[in-house]
Amino acid sequence: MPEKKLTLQLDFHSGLPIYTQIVNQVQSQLANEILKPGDQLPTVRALAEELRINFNTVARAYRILDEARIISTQQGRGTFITEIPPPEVSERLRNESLSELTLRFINEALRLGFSEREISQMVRDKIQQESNRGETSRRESRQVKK
Amino acid sequence: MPEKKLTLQLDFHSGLPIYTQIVNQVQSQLANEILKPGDQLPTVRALAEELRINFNTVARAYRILDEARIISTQQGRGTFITEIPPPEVSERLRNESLSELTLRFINEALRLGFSEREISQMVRDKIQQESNRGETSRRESRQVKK
DNA sequence: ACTCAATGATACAATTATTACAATTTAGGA
DNA sequence: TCCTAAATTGTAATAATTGTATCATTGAGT
Repeated sequence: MPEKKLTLQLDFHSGLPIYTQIVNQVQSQLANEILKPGDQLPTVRALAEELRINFNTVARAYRILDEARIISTQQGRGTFITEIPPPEVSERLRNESLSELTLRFINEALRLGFSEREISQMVRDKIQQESNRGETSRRESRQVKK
Repeated sequence: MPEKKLTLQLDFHSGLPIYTQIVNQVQSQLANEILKPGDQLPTVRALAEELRINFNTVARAYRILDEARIISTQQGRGTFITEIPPPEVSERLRNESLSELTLRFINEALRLGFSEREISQMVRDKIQQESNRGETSRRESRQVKK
């Protein structure tokens, strides 16, 4: 089983360190279930080549995620999303305030050059779509089963 | 890929600040397609040595150009002429990007247990705050006059 | 003399580069 | 099957390069 693609969007202009961006986006994709427990991430060298950065920078991000028990780095094997995310991780994710989450989102969108009007409109659109989907069939599908 | 030569002609007696001259000439060379998107500029220290000036002065010029989105300065990596993708591709990528970003944000917020109404309201609030902040305290590059 | 923009000096943070190394997997051959 | 060598993976250490932040100095205009 090969590694996930792990499409990351780096913004070299954001002022946020690259390793921080990697950390944040892996966390985000885990929270959004784009990444799931057990998934294998790209090797430090592969991801580095993909992102055109030095593999030490990837290793740094992986090390931070590893210390946070979000991923498990195994020398000679690879890196994997932790099978059972420790309580404090999901707890932290849940306790992350909506305010902070929203600020991060808006700032990132602004950073990418979108206007406040565009952002507002897109949020309206997506919430509308989400709302419609919820009414029809997806109401209970958000909870993780098993 | 080494940096561009970037031959600049400074006039120390013109009364025009050095950093302004650098800003203007980079803009000019970009307009004349001597510089092209993606080109790497000399490092602040290399250009400073070449021009026999302090590297802070180059850094200041680069900062102004960076704020004007003309170049992208990246700590530890270098400075580059901003990439501007072809318009027809650009618009699609922009929309996909914002769409993806917004979807992630909304999904994460929903997952944390917030309602669509709360999310909408928070986005409105934060964009309003951001808008106010921009009007008051954002310093603009006064030296880039036309 | 005062003021303030321009410039200089210094310390700092992020990234890259290079190299070496240990653990693990993989591939082949005996 | 078992063993070994090579390849792959993450780890680590160090130095060098790059832009950033902050404060000090300078100098021309008033």
